[in-house]
Amino acid sequence: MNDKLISEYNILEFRFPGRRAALKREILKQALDCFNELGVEATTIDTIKARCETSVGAIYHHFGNKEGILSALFFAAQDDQRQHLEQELAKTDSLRDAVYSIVSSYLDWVVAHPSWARFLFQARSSVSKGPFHQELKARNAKNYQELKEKLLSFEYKDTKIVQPFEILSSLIVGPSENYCRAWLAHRVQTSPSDYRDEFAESAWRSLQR
Amino acid sequence: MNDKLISEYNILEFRFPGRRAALKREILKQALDCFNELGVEATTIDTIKARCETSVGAIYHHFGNKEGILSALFFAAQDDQRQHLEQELAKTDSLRDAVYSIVSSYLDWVVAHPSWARFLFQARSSVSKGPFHQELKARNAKNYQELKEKLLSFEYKDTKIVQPFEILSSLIVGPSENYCRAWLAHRVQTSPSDYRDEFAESAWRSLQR
DNA sequence: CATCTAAACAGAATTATATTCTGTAAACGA
DNA sequence: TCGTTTACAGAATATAATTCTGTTTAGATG
Repeated sequence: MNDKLISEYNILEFRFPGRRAALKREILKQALDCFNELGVEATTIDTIKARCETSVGAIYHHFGNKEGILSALFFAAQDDQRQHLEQELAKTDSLRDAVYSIVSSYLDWVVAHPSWARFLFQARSSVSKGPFHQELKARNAKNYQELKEKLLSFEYKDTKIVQPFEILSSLIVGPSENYCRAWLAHRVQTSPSDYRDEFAESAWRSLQR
Repeated sequence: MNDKLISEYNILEFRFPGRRAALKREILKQALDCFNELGVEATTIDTIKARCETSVGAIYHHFGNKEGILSALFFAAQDDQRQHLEQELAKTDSLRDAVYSIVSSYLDWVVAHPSWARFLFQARSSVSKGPFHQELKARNAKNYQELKEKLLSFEYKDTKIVQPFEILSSLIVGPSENYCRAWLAHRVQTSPSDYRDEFAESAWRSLQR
């Protein structure tokens, strides 16, 4: 349990390194927990301040406003998840492998970082409004484009993709995402990674006509 | 466009009927639009008040607090969606038909009620914390149970379900849900109902081993 | 119809929360 | 060592949610 938590906060160590960012990391860490435990609206700046034993001044110095904390966390999580995906995807050289690797890396990341995953789900709609929606839009577009190129590159040396491309990513990660939501909300107990093969196989089958 | 909007607000006419509930409906209607346009946090009671030309007293009289508006909208939408599903599901008498009907009724409902669908997605996490989380939990459990019984009833007279039941609903609606999110966020343009057959077929295929 | 009661509404007052502002201390580079 | 930027503290302010008190209206009852 403790090991898991330490590993969860590595995302912060990596993205906000150094001694001078220590309080910054601490604020993000406590904010993440508050957002998950109490919900975004219910956690006040005062709550975070109290947990970090710091001041409002420090918080606003580092993040500008509440939305700033939210998006810092959001983009850190999204980047980490994306990085993990790209690592796995780089190893593949067939469409089937790619599908497996997309599904697996997604499930594994969620299981390894449940707090971050939960937060990603609940914060997305806030970030997609708010002052960082352009940034989010740009990132999404870039990620989508890269994935598209990777997948289409297999069309010619491998199995032909038989579904309209628009719905492809929905078919591949939709079920996994849906199940992870349920797991993170404690509506189901079995770990998503226990169903790695089922989800990967099903995704692959769903692409065929 | 206007027809569509009128039809969207039928959900309110049906669930809060009568002349005395007129303001109640109006508040919910304006709140729904505000939440979708500005986001839940960014819409203030004052904004809603102004759009309805009413008073804070009236709003708090009808809903208690902001969360009350949120959950009234949420449960109205969820009930309507569920009712639509049950209508369609009742007509089926094979597992394959059931899968088709679940996917189709979902896609059609979202396309017919985009504002409500968008709201459902963004409000769920708020409601699942907050004072109505028990109510939500109970409804989810009931819905899950009913769907489970319906689907399992086919196991004996029809195709055998070959996946663990826990992941079944994720396999069936996961891709459709994922695509609808993208559509409601304007990340894709093609109407979900245009892909009805693709999603239904894929879901069915994904269940086989 | 007169009266009574509960629900529907209005708006001022209060409370909670986010944000700004002004000042101080620590780090860091020249 | 000096100057400058960054980090932090906390009081003051602004904004928004909620409460409270009073008034009006609709519907029931005799």
